[in-house]
Amino acid sequence: MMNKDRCLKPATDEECRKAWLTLKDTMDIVGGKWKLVLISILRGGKFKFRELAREAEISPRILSKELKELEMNGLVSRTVLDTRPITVEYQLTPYSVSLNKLILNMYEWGQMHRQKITGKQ
Amino acid sequence: MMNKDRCLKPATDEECRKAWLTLKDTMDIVGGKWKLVLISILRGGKFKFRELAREAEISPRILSKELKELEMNGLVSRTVLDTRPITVEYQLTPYSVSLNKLILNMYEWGQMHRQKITGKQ
DNA sequence: GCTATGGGTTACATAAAGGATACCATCTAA
DNA sequence: TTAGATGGTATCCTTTATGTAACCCATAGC
Repeated sequence: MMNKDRCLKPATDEECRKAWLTLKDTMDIVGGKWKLVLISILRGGKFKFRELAREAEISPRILSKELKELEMNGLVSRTVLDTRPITVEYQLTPYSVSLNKLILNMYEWGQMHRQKITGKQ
Repeated sequence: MMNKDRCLKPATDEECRKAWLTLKDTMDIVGGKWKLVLISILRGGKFKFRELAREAEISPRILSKELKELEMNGLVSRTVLDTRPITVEYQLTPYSVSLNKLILNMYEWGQMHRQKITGKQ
C-alpha cells in the first residue's frame, strides 16, 4: 500500500489494470500532438482562434477539435466577446494549474534524459 | 527565469518551442498505448517474452517493437539465458526508476481529475 | 519424423490521428 | 458590391499506430 502510494508498484493484476487505466486517463487528456503545445502557448495569455492557429501552425479543423477537448476537460475556457465582428477568446482556466507539476516533471525528465543519451554535455 | 523553472511558462516563442520539444521527447518515450502498461507489468519482476505477451494481451509483433524502443531508451534490459531452449528475460533497468516521479504524478493527476469530473465522490 | 515450446519476424489489414483545402456565415470599411 | 477579418465546419486525403495470421528457426521429447 505504502509501496503503491510511493512508487506505484501494483501488487496484483487488478491493481495493475486500475493503475494503467488511470494513467491512460491522463494520457488521453494531455497526450497527442497538440494538447501540450496549446497549453504552453496559452500560458502566454488570451488568444483568439486565428491567433492561436497562426501561433501553433495548426489547421483550424484540428485546433477546433483540440480546443473542444481541452474545454470539456475544464482546462481551457472559451469566451465570446460582443464585438463587431464577434471575437472569441481562449484562455487557460485556474484548474489548468493543477497540471503544472506534471508538465514540469515531464519537462525535467525529458531534459535529463536528453543529457543522458547525448553524453551528459 | 525562476518563473520558467518553477512552472514552465515560456516567455518567448523560442523558449516555448524548446519546452515543447522537450515535452515531446518525454511523450515519445512514455506515450502510446503500451509503454506504460509494459513498465507497470515489469515492475512485478522479470518476464519472458511470451509471459509478457500473455500478461499484457499484446501481439508479439507490437511487443517486440515496444520492447526494442524501451531497451533503446535504457528503460528495459534484455537478457538471453543459456537454457535449452534459450529463453530471454526482460526487466526494468535501474534507470527506469527515474520515471517513478513522473508516473506517480500522472497517476495522481488522473485520479484527482476523475474525482473532479465524477463529482468528487 | 511429429509436435510442442520459446523467441521472434513478415506480410497484410484496419483504426486512429492529423493535415490541406475549400467553404459558410457575419460583419465592416472602402 | 467587393474585399478582408472573424470563427469556425465539411470533405477528402495521408500518415502513423495498432492488430491478425501465418510463418521461420532452434531444441527437446516422443
